[in-house]
Amino acid sequence: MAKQELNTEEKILHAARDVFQKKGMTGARMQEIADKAGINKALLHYYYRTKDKLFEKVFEMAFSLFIPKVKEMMGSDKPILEKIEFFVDSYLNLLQKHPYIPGFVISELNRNPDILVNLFEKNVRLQQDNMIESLNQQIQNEVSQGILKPISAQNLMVNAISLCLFPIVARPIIQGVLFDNDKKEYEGFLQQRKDFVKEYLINSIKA
Amino acid sequence: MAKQELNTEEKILHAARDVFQKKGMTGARMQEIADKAGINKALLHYYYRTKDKLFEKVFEMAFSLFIPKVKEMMGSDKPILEKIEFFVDSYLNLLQKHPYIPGFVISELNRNPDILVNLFEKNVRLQQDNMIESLNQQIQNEVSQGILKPISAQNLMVNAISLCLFPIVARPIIQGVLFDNDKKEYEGFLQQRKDFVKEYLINSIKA
DNA sequence: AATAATTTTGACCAAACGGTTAAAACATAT
DNA sequence: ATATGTTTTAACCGTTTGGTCAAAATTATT
Repeated sequence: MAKQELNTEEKILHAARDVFQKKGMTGARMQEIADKAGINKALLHYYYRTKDKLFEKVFEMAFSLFIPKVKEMMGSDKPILEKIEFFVDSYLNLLQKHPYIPGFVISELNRNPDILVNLFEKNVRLQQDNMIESLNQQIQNEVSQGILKPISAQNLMVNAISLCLFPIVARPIIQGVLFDNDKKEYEGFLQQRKDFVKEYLINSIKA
Repeated sequence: MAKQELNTEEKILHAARDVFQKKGMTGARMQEIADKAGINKALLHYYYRTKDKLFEKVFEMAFSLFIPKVKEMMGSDKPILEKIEFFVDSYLNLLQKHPYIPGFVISELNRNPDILVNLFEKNVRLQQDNMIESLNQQIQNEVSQGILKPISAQNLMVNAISLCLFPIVARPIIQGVLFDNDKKEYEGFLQQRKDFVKEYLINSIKA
């Protein structure tokens, strides 16, 4: 974890990410972020004027990390089944590296859905409409070719994302209820699920 | 919304539920709860000594609302495919009545997973171990009878719960990205998904 | 009607909070 | 060496926060 050669601005951002992700916007304390960054609290305000601005930055970083993969999947010209395979593989690997981000993003959006509005202009939208539409056309095309069972683009995407994300987001419940709070068992389950979800999704829509 | 004939204790609990679910434990303010309940702030501490105790009560109520259905499903002696049908139906209806609870529960567990530990003694556990084991036996039994495709009890349960809960929990993202923030379109999607998820789940494991 | 027990309130408190400010420390340019 | 601009700090401020307390209002008991 060599956080040595970071400049102050980056040290703050790292510390802020950690604290915000663990405690949420309302639970985080500027003092704790400053302590974790090893600096004076006033420096936080010197670089990022307010708590809200700092949070906004952290949230945007977290959110942006998980959107490109979705766009990447939809944008390619591979057949649907390959798109799914690619998406599940790369998404579950990304999740393994950053398991706390989806929960953080969902929690904060639940508290204040408006944070998305600004981000949309930068990250998604406009392109998105066409993408979903063209993805849907591709799907319906493969359906009529007898490659896929009938399904809408929205249902397929929500299925894929749900099966990937939910077991991570709901970790405490799943680990607690299904695996008697045994960390190793839960992690083994996740590992096993990598291949399972891929095959399950593909088999479920292959005609 | 006739909250007329409630006694003080219940009025507090209702107000606390609303505020905690919208703002979370750390974002909620005792003053706001008191205002919403139409009482003096000191009364909150008279009935529920601290903010933590009050929160604990609210969280337990929310959590308990979604566990019985799972136990009910696993406990019955119906064949798996009927269990799934029953579970998806009743779970999605329950969700439609209380759409904010799963997000609330998951958010708070993300912040502090330990709140579960105490609840386990009261709600789940002990029974649970046998239940999952016996559910798994039933599944493997039906698999060897050629009724179901091979699948573990854990994967099946996580699939079912993920497909039901995630679209609700991640509402802001899904409504925003997939439906251009159109509330009606999102709600229509959810409605359509009730039957879809049921059939999808069943078809995906039927041999 | 008087007394006791319970419920409700307004006023208050210490601690914690996000944020400010003036000065110190440091780096850079002349 | 000196002046100038940037980064960092300690001390401080007004507000908000969860929580307390003594007294008032209400209800129950005799």
